[in-house]
Amino acid sequence: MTMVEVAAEAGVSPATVSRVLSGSAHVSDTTRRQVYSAVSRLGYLRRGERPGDSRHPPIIAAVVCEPTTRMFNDPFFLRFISGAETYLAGRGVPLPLLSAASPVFASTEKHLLGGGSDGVLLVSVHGPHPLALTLAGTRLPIRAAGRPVEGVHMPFVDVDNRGGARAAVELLLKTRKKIALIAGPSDLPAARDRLTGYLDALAEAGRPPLVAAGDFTPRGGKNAMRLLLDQAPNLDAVFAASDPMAIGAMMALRQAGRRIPGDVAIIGFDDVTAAAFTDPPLTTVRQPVERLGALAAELLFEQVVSGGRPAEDQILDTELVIRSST
Amino acid sequence: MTMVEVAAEAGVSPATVSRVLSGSAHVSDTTRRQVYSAVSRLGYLRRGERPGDSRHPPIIAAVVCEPTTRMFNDPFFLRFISGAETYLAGRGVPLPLLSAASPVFASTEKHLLGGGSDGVLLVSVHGPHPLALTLAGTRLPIRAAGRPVEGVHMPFVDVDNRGGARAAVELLLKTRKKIALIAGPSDLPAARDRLTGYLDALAEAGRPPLVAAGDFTPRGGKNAMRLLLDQAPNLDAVFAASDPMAIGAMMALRQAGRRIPGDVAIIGFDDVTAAAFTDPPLTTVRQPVERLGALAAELLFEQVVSGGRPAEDQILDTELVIRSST
DNA sequence: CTGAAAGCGCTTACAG
DNA sequence: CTGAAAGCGCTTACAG
Repeated sequence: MTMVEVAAEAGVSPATVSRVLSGSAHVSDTTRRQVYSAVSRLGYLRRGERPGDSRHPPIIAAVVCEPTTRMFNDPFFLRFISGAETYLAGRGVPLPLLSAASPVFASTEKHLLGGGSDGVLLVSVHGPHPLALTLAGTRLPIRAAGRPVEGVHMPFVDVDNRGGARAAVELLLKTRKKIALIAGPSDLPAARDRLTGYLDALAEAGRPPLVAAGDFTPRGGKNAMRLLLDQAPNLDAVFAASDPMAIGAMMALRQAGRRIPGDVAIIGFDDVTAAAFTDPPLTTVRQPVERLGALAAELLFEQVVSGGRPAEDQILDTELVIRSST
Repeated sequence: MTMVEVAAEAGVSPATVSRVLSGSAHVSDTTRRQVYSAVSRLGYLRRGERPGDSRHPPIIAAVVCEPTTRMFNDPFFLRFISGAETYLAGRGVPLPLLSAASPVFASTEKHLLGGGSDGVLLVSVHGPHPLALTLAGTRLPIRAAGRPVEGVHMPFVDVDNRGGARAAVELLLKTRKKIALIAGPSDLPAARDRLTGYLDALAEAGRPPLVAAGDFTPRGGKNAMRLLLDQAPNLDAVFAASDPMAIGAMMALRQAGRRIPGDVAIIGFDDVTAAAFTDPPLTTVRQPVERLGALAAELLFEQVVSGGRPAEDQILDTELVIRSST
């Protein structure tokens, strides 16, 4: 694929294509549009802009589909990126971090499509994000952190959210009668998997489910817990699909005069730093997020340097961390 | 500067230089070392790898000289980067974020020196960071966030830490007798400037200084406050060189039975989110960090596209936010 | 493993 | 503003 072909497709001379793409001289609006249209139809990139083109080592970009603000406030990103960064650093590969949130979306997309990186680690695909859809239709190697939402198809790595939730609920089933769930946002695959794990365990034990909706925040967990106590005052255990929600739920339980774990046992999910410092310390499901980041980086890196097909999706096990809230 | 010159310098053929730099064929160890040595002596980059070389728009990288962990936990970075990102997004320029902390230092440096970006926004130059020194000796346009430590010379933008501190202390001088300072780490230019501003104001009013050392954390502020109360039980005002230290100091004051602002008035620095929610709400010095980020991005961008000399250093004013702790 | 030479892809003075 | 053609910088069969 050369400029000559693009010129033919656009019906202009190679010189004109060169001028448009390098911005070295004025070209009329009409002609410029013809050239850009031919370029995007053919997917043409200039020599030196082609991914993997004479770039040793390659560049792998981490793209976060979240406003920068949120990205900085969620420990998942930090841990995932650290893991990936550390793996890649050992191979001399830098990991530039790019946001694909609304104000910078266009420039990030153009940068990636213009050959700015040889592979993309896609973090946090909430909903069918337009960038995820664009990249999925490209030859650029890509790996998602966490199973993408339905309708978006790309290789991913994930933790076993379903199995982790199931193990947590099975622990509660050993000593408790009525076990409620505080669920996460239903548009997040991770939240849905944790719900499924809860339902799995209850179904196998022949118990009826009892679910309230949360939003992964402490406030949401607190409200959900109040609702559950109204609905089923006799409940004696709660599984919260995230630690922040568990922390909110503990506040609601305390305000309602229930002792933890005497009256109500509670388990969270994530093992955030704060989970070890709640009163009582929170039993929770730990995700190996750094290992997940390193694994994603490894699979993507192998694909980039080999130029081959992506490896299979991989799922890492979670670990139940038993503290004093159960 | 072409491959022919590099070949002459290295005493090999242009073909061999090409093979080394593209990694397209095996070259003997001796020869390869000769080539690399000539390349670095001449500062040679291949066509397409040269910064600003036919890259429309250019790439500007934000480089943070901190472990990723700390970078994610300091609101200054977030606000600075958001400001820069928003400015650049309007011009179609992406802002990849790179860490220059220890595990990834080498790969980031190589990436930048190898033409990975056309300009660098250097955030948080604590001490004479090796990357800052390397980049300062390069033709790559660069702009530091905050005045660099002594011994590192590069264009920067900063807020008027000295003037902000001075204004805060002058407010206290209107109604208070004995005003103490809880200082920040003395290796940080910002902390030193705030100390200077405090000393300026006291000297002009003919009052003796009273200083305890802190480390910008709440714990450090608390310890410093206790020390100050021991040393000078009659103090009636404190200026803390950061809000987190002010928050720690407020805890110490409360534990010592002092009312705020009745017995002791207190002012912080930064206007972090929490400052509006302390009891009583904290008077503090607000830094225009987003504007600072946008300004740094603007100055750097102009330099990159013009190819000229860097613009003058710029200092933005701070703003005293008066709440109920004074 | 290396060089001389042909060639490829892109850029750019030149002409209109 | 655009094309034909010369030329530049790099790469790569080919020969040894």
